[in-house]
Amino acid sequence: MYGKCGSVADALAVFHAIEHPNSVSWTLIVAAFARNGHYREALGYYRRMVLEGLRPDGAMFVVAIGVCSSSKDLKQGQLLHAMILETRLLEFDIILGTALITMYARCRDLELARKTFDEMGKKTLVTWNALIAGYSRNGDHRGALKIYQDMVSKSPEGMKPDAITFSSALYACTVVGDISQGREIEARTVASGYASDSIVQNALINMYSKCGSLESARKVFDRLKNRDVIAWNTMISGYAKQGAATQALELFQRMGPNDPKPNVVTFIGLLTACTNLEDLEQGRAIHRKVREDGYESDLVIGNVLLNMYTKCSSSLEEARQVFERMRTRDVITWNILIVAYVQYGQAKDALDIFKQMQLENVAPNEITLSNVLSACAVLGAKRQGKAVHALIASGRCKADVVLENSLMNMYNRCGSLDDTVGVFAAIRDKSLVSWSTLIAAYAQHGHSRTGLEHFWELLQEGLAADDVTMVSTLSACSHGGMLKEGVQTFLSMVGDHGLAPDYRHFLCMVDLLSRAGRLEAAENLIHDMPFLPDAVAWTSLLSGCKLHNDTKRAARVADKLFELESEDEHSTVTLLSNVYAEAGRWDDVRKTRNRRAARKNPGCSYIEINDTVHEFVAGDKSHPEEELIAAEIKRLSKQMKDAGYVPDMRMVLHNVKEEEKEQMLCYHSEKLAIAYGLISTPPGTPLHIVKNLRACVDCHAAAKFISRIVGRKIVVRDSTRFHHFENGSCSCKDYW
DNA sequence: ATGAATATTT
Repeated sequence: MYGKCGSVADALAVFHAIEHPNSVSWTLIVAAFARNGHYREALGYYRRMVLEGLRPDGAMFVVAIGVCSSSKDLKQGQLLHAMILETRLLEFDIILGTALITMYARCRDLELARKTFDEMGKKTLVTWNALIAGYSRNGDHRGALKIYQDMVSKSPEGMKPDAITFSSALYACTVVGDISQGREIEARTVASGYASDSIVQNALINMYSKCGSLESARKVFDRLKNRDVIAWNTMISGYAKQGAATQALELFQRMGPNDPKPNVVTFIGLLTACTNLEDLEQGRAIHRKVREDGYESDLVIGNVLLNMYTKCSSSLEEARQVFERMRTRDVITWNILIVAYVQYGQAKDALDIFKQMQLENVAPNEITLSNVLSACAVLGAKRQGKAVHALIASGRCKADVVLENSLMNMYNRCGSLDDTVGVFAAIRDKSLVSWSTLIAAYAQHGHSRTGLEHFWELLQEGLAADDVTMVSTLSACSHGGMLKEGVQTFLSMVGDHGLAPDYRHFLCMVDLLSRAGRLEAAENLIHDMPFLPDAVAWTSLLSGCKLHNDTKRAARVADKLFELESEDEHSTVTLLSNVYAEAGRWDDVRKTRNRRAARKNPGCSYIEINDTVHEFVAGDKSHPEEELIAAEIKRLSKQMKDAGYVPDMRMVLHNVKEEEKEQMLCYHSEKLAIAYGLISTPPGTPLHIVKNLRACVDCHAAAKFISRIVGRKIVVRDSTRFHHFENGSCSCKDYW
């Protein structure tokens, strides 16, 4: 009684009061310890009995094996097994055999479980169930299904499955995705009288919805006489996740007073539905219900709410409120927030969140790190990226290919080809993304031929190219001016690789032809391709026209570009007014500037100093070290003018006085970032700057002068390429 | 002696 009521101390007192405990007394005290989780003590008393010369009987062995199951003590379990064989108990004790099977399965040794099963003479339904569950527990769901099939077809005993068998087998079907086997099992459950068993039928609903057949799931649901809350939840979250979110919300509306009360899991499903529908209003309504029912403090609810607000709202304000109100947070909480900031284009804030997460001692996982790495990539934050690399190398987070690809991407976008190649070389199972990143990295750093060679190498390794590989390879060809190879690669896409070119591939081809001076062909391709050209396509062609001095075509193309919205208005204005000016169309120059002045995205530049990314927006004087920056700019301007620099004021759009225009140029984000980098690092340190848009022409010219004056390398990554400034010149020619 | 479901991030 004491043992079963949870009072081990009382049980022990009684036990010790017994003068000559017999085998039943010993078994009861061992069971009392085991039942209450004291596995060491349980085995201790088992040993004491053996030491006192008493032989354990069948019941004692069952209890002792149970202890080994719970404490996952394989060694002790095997010892017991050997003793049982010695005592020849096994031949006639099915219960012992079954206990051993479960023990081996829980100790993750399926082979021994199977061996024990095979060596048993007689088997009961429970024995079969134990083996099926054992396979599923160890992740071998196909194996579990095989045993289920043997059981119903081949077992000499003619086993009839029960509810336990069915629910285990259905779960295995769910994981494997075997809907046809699931249907056979459904037929059998109905035929053998389990059509009203809630666990079995709920397992069926789950199986059907996870396997993608919501209609079949609904049929089972409708057939049920008594639907418990799990049936409702399974159906609702099935709808929510399988792209039928509207039906999830509709089903919820039909939960009446005679149905079970919705619980946490119900609300999780409903909020998932709102997230997938991007329905902020419904999401808020469910949020209110969650609060009324007192579930708001649940961790998972908090995470789902947070996720819903980041995906449905146009700002992060409500998400932030949910986050602040959460009492407990886990990795998932932080991941949702970090991903949100990266996707909202606030990579700097994402890194701050990551720092806060570390301060609060929440261990990041591979999802956290790959998102942090993409924030580092956006910002060119190599130091922090390297710190993440060190974290991965320390082995505290498992490194999968996805994470290693993120590392490659980070190093590449931070301008370090060597590190990118180094990470690639160390990847054990390289994926297509790894190869594509490698090809793109070589191309971006001026080794297009090497990039193309790696494309051939991956084909030789027997890998099948995909759309992303083709984009990398084609852009390598266009960057390297490899016209023939580019055209061949494009043709082989359809011919050899069976891939249909999408818009990105056509853009590469327009760029390839334009750079190579095949302007006629490029223009024809823009007209003939099965996609509507956007500003990017026309900009490629127009740059080609400028590069190859085709003024007439340039003017015609400019008129097309003039009509379109562009992501980077500032550089579009530069290009267009340049072209119009060369054609002497001064009215159009003015129109271009006036019409587009308002639509400009703010240009901003980043520089990482130590472990902090500093963000600079044109004209913004809010940096804490603003005065020092202004002084540095003043000092530099004077030295630059002495060296022959003339401010290029063509692109200053505002109607202001000349000297003010010059002031505005000085406060372009690139120059602010460079000035700050100069005053915050020791002389000679190379500077790495990232600009969100295309680098401004004047800043480009200024950077050349600065690199010579201060004797430093300056690397600027803008939206299209890397600029390496050194001793008065830049790696790129013909910059407009 | 066997099973115990439904839920969140990329």
